[in-house]
Amino acid sequence: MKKFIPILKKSRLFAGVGAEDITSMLSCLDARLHSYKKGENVLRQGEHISDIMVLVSGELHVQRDDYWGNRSIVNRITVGEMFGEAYIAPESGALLNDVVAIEDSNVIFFDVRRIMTVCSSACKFHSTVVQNLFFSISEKTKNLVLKLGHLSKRTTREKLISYLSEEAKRNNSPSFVIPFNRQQLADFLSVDRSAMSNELCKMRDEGLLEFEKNHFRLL
Amino acid sequence: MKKFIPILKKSRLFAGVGAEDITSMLSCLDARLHSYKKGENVLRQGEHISDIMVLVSGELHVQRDDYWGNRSIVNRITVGEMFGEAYIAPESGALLNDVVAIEDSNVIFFDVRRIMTVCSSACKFHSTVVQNLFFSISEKTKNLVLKLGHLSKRTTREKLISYLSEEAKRNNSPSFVIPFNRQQLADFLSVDRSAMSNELCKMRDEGLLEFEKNHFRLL
DNA sequence: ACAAATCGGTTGTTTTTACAACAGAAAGAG
DNA sequence: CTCTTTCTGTTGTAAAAACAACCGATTTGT
Repeated sequence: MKKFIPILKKSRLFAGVGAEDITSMLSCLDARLHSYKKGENVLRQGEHISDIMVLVSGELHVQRDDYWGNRSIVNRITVGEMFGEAYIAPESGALLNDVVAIEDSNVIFFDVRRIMTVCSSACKFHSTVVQNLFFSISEKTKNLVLKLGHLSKRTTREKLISYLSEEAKRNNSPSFVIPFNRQQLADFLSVDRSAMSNELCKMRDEGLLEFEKNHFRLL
Repeated sequence: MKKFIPILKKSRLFAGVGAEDITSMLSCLDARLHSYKKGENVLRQGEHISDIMVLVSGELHVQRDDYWGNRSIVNRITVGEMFGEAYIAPESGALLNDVVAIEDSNVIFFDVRRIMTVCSSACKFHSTVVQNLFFSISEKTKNLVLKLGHLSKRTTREKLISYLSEEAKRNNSPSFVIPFNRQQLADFLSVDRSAMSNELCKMRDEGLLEFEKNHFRLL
C-alpha cells in the first residue's frame, strides 16, 4: 500500500496532507488495498457499502446495464478520484450502479465512519480530510448536474454539442482529447452508437468540428 | 425567523438538534431569511454563492431554460430540504441552474464556511450539523443518480416507467400522487409534453397503469 | 506474421419523437 | 356567475433516433 502514498498525496481527499501524515492515517482510517483486473467489478449494483474508495491506479467506469443490455456509463473515475460518497449515510440503501475496472486497477477502501468521526488519537490533519471530503462530494455533485445538462438535451446533436462544449471549456481549448471511444461516448450520452457516429460526421461535413479518433476540435 | 425554528428542527440539516440549540446556532451560522413570491428567482444561473440554503416554506424548482426555450427541471425542493450544496467548494464557480419559487416561499441562507469550520464558541451540536450536511449531500447525490437513471432511458415510455416505478417504490405502494403536472413532468423527464401525454394514454389503454390527474396506479 | 476481435463509418428501414395546432375540461380571477 | 387562462388529451406531419447489417481499418493476442 505504501507505494501508493504519493498518489494519495495528490488526491483530492488528502490534499494538503503530508506523506508521513497520510501514512499514519492509513491505519486510523482502516485503509485496505484491493486489486482488480481489467473487466472485473469493483462494486456491484445491489451491494451495501460503508466505505469511501480512492482509485490509485487504472481507470473505472460507473455504469449500469438494463434488462435489454443497454449500457449506460454514469461516470468515469480517474486516478486520485474518490467514489462511493453517495452511500455514506447509514440509510443509503443498496448501490444503484456497477463500478467496473476498464484497466487493471488498484483501489484503497477507507472506513467512512472513521473519516467522519474525529478520532481520539487526534490526527492533526483529520479536519483537513473532512473538509476535502466535503469539497470532493460537492465537486462530484456538480459533475452529475453537468451530465444531467447533457442528457436533458433532446437530440443526439444537441447532446454532442453540450458534451463537447463542456470538454472544450474544461480544457480551455477548442482542441482536446476525449477519454471515450465511440461506443463509450454513446453509452455516456445514452444514445445509439451508429446514429451518433452518423451525426458526428454530418456535423463535421457542416464544418462545425473536426475529429480524428478521440481528438476533437470545435470550429 | 423564529417562527421557522420548528421547520428547521424537522429538516435534514438540523436533525437531532433541539429548538434552543438551533436558535443559538442561527447567529453562529449567520442565518438570513429571504422571502420570494411565486415565480421569483431565488438563485440565477451564473451567480456565485458561498451559502447553504434551507427551504422553510413553499416549494422550489431547480431548472434551466436553454436558448430555444426548452425548460429542464433538474430537481424539486420541498420544505425542510437543503440546496446549494454543490457549490460549497471555494473553486466551484458559477451556478449552473436557476432556482425558482413555484409557490410563495421562504428560504434561510447559512454561511457555508461557518458550518464547516468548528466555531470557537463551541456549539455542542456543531458536529451533528456537520454530519447531517454530509448525509444530506450524499442523499442528494443519490437522487441525482436516480434521475440520471431515468434520463438515460432511450424512449419516453421507458423514462416514464423508470420514473413511475421509482415513485411507487418510494411510496411503498403501486398507487401514489406525483408532485408534477403534465408539463412539469415532461420538463423533468426532458421529453415533449404532448408525446408524453400520448404515451401515457397508450400505456393506460394497454392496461399498464391507471391515472387521474396527478394520481397514478401501476398495475 | 497471422487470425481474431474491436472499432468506426455507412446505409436503409422501422419506430419514436418533436412540433404544431386544436378542443374540451378544469381552475382561477374579477 | 362569467370570462379568461391553464391544463390535458388528441391528431397529423415532419424530423430524428433506434436498429440491424455490413465493411474496411486498426488493434490485439498468440
